[in-house]
Amino acid sequence: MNASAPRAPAKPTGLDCRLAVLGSDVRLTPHRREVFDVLASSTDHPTAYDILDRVKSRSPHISLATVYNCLEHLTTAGLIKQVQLERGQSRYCANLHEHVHFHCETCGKVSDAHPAADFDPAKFWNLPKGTKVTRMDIAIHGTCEACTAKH
Amino acid sequence: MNASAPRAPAKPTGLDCRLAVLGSDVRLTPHRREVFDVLASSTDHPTAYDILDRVKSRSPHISLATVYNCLEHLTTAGLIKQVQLERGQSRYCANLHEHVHFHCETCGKVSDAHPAADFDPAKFWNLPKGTKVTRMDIAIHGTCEACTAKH
DNA sequence: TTTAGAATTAGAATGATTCTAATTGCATTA
DNA sequence: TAATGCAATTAGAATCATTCTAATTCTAAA
Ligand SMILES: [Mn+2]
Ligand SMILES: [Mn+2]
Ligand SMILES: [Zn+2]
Ligand SMILES: [Zn+2]
Repeated sequence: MNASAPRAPAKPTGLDCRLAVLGSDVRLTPHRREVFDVLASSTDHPTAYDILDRVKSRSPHISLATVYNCLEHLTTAGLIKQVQLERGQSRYCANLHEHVHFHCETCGKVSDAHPAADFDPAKFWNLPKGTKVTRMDIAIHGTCEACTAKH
Repeated sequence: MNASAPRAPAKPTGLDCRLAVLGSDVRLTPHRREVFDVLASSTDHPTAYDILDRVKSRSPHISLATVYNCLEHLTTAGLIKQVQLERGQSRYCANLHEHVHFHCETCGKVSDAHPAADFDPAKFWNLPKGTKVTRMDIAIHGTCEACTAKH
């Protein structure tokens, strides 16, 4: 590469600016880190607006556009997951273990449920030979323990 | 019930105006029947716009509002299912057998896949004791047979 | 310190769906 | 059959979540 060629896109060096895990290639700016931290310390699958509210306690001037922007970058990098349970707002999840979502139709809460160790889901459906599976989205709807107890 | 009390909601009588199956309580107007018939003869999980296009060949003056309206009534009555695979447009399905959806990320096609006879999904996830399951939405994403064959 | 690219922002635009208000259709009652 | 009243249908407006735009600010390499 000669001197007049356009400079390669800036690649920040500090290790603390990346999540080495996952070999992801997002630059972890303060906002992205805050959005990630909010999500990583939540188990309730917040929406973009929920996340905006929570991040605002640390960064009062962050905008909704930035929250969406951060969520998109983090999702693309594989650091978080976008979860679509119903029409309307997406929810987000920082749990990268294989899991499914339980949605209580009474109180609206969403929680993670993990599969039994021997679970191999693909073998249960008669997919045409030659089909390749890259991902499964499993949502279980019903009534949670607490709501069931309250009758 | 005395004469001055408001009349009970009109309940059409003709058997041909209902789908006796499912004990459903929708009045099957011509539009609703057409929307239902379009869906019942489709296996591709059309969107509301797709359905509008297809119904228009028989009823050129039907409106998008009516299509949405019909879809909502048919869904509420349990005659069809709304399917939410990604953000954006909902899709609809008239297959009432228990099944999951396979979505090809290459060509975008959506197809039904049926579970093996002995499949009891709830037992595979560690749901808290007391949880009640009413419904499961399972979407499998990947590459279909045809797209896999084309490399 | 300079500077180019990336991040951030407010607000506009978009797309899918739902709502509104007016009109039309239709089944029951008179 | 005619009158009545609710339900269905409609066009277009409104809403909601998200994405886009264009301007500004930040950051890291040189
Ligand atoms: Mn989760
Ligand atoms: Mn289906
Ligand atoms: Zn609950
Ligand atoms: Zn395909």
